[in-house]
Amino acid sequence: MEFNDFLIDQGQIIHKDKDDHLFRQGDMNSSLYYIKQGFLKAYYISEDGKEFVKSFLSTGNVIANLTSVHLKQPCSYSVICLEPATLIMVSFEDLYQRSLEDQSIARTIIEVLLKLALKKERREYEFLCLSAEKRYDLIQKNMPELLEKVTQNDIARYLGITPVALSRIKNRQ
Amino acid sequence: MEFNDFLIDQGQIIHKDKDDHLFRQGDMNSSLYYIKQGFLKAYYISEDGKEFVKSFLSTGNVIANLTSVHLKQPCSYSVICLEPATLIMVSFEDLYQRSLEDQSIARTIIEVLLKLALKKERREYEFLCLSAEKRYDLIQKNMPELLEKVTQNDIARYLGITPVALSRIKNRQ
DNA sequence: TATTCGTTTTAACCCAGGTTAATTACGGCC
DNA sequence: GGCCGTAATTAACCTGGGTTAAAACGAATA
Repeated sequence: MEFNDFLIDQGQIIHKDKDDHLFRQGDMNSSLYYIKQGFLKAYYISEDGKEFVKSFLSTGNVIANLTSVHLKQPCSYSVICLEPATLIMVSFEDLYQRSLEDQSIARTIIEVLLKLALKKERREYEFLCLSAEKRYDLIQKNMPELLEKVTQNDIARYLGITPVALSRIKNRQ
Repeated sequence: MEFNDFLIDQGQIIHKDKDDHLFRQGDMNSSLYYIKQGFLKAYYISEDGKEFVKSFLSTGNVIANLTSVHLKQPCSYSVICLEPATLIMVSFEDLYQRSLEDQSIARTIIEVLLKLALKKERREYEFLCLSAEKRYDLIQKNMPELLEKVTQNDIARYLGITPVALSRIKNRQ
């Protein structure tokens, strides 16, 4: 069985409004979500209430809080819809079990995880080796649509700096 | 077939001296390595010659340059042995192909990739949300052995700061 | 049109970390 | 022992980004 068939077969379609949460930091969540349509934001809130944007998620991608679905611990971050969204929700556990029997599904999971690992390695590289200004340059070069879609506040928090600092960076370019 | 059997069956044992490279940034490399014994460092060299430590790798773990083995591009970072090491080297492509037919191997690969994704997410969180000083605190708390094994220079470059800055952090604690 | 609320900019001041360079400490090794 | 190279510390100075607060700029709604 194909991954997509499994989603259609076992999954549940859910609709979310703008500003609705998929899950919240601190809660348990055992689902994997496929984004049929929408644009979402994954973010951390620190102990002193500051927000940091982990990633932006768009149509065609899947999202699951690994800490919760795999380690069975509370979600380490929240996910909120930046626009109305349609998703397919499945139990991660069910999908994982199915992958043990089904070649095609195992293959897709490996593919998804490889892609995720590469993306996270890329982001690790940017934080480790580049200045905030260089990281902003990369967004301008590689994801210009992002600058249209989200506020400068969210871009700043994605870069790991404050909105004030981002305004300064733009100013000196 | 189990993952370990595949390694023993298809793999090639290799010995490396201290300071030997497993692969170098810019080269192609199509292998996955299992660390039978040893302690290694993965690092980037920036355009202006500065070193940044991506990770430390110890006995029992596997290492493969995903950019090279999966995307078929030159290695994005180098790996060097900090002590003499014994490894098992296999073709990533062969392992990947085998996972398409073999349930058990697919399962192990998924397990390894999930663990990797969680590790990289954790590091992303630390860079995004924590100061260098907080990140150093976490090393002291969670990986105190590391402070014994590697130089302060390498710890600093792993934290994304200079050795001078790390010396100051230690000093003000 | 006026009001409101969130976003962005600007300014002033502070501090963590970068840079450079000199100094000290700690090994090997002859 | 003396020598050499690397690691670590210290100091002086610089800079990018944090913090706070005020102002400017929307877009949306009354």
